Amino acid sequence: MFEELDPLLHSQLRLAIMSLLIGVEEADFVFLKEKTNATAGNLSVQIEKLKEAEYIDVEKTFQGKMPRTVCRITPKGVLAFENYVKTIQTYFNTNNK
Amino acid sequence: MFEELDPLLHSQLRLAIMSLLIGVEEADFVFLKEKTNATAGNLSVQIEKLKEAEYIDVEKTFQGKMPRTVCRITPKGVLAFENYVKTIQTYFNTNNK
DNA sequence: ATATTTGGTTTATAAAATAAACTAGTTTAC
DNA sequence: GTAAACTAGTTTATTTTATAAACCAAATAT
Repeated sequence: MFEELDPLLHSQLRLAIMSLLIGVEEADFVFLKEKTNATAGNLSVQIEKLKEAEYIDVEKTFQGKMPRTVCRITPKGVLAFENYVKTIQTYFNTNNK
Repeated sequence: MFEELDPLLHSQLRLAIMSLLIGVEEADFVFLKEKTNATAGNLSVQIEKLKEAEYIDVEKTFQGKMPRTVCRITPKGVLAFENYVKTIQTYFNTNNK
C-alpha cells in the first residue's frame, strides 16, 4: 500500500538538488549552494551520494584559476526523480487503496 | 526558494500514518501496523512523536481485556499535513522561482 | 502448566543529516 | 611581498533520526 520512498531522494537537500538539476542543462556547486542555502560541507556530501548512485554526473574543472564543480542529472536520475514524485503523491491521496 | 519540509512529516512512516489518519475518523495501532507494514516498535515510536507534536491524539482503552490504542488526527495535524504536501509540491515544479 | 500470540514499550544499533574544522589556493590591502 | 580575508570545496566529528531487536504483561491455545 505504501510503496517505499527512494531513500536517496527522500532527503530535503538531495531532493532540492535534483529538483534544480532537472530543470537545467547543468549547475555548479556555487549555484546549488546559493539556491539551496545549504552549507558547503553538507552540499559536498550530498552531491557525492547522488553521484555514487549515478543520479548525477560531476565534473571538476577550472574556471580560470578557481576550481569549479559542475553537476548534471543523468537519465537514471531523471527516472528516479519522476518515480519518487509519483510515489509520494500516492501518500497524498487520502483514500489510497 | 526551498522552504523547509516539516521534519516531523518528512519521514516515510510518519507520513504514511498521517496519510491514513487524514482519511478516517480514527484508526487503531493494529490497523496502522497492517497498513503501513511497520514493525510494532517503530510504529510505537513514531506515534509517540506525532502525539508529542499534537498532530494526533492517542487514546488507550481496552477492547474487552486487550489493550487498544486509538489514533485520531488533530486539526493542527491536518494543517501540518496539508502544508507539507503544498511545500513538497513546490520542489517538483522544476522552474520554481 | 507451559507455549504461543497479542498489543504494545523500551533500549540498542545503524544510518543519515548537519556542523565544525580543515585544505589549498586566490585575491585584496597594506 | 606578505599578512588577512575570501573562494571553493573536502574531511571528520557530532547530533539526530530511523529502525530493529529485545523485552513485558496479559490472553489464549495445547
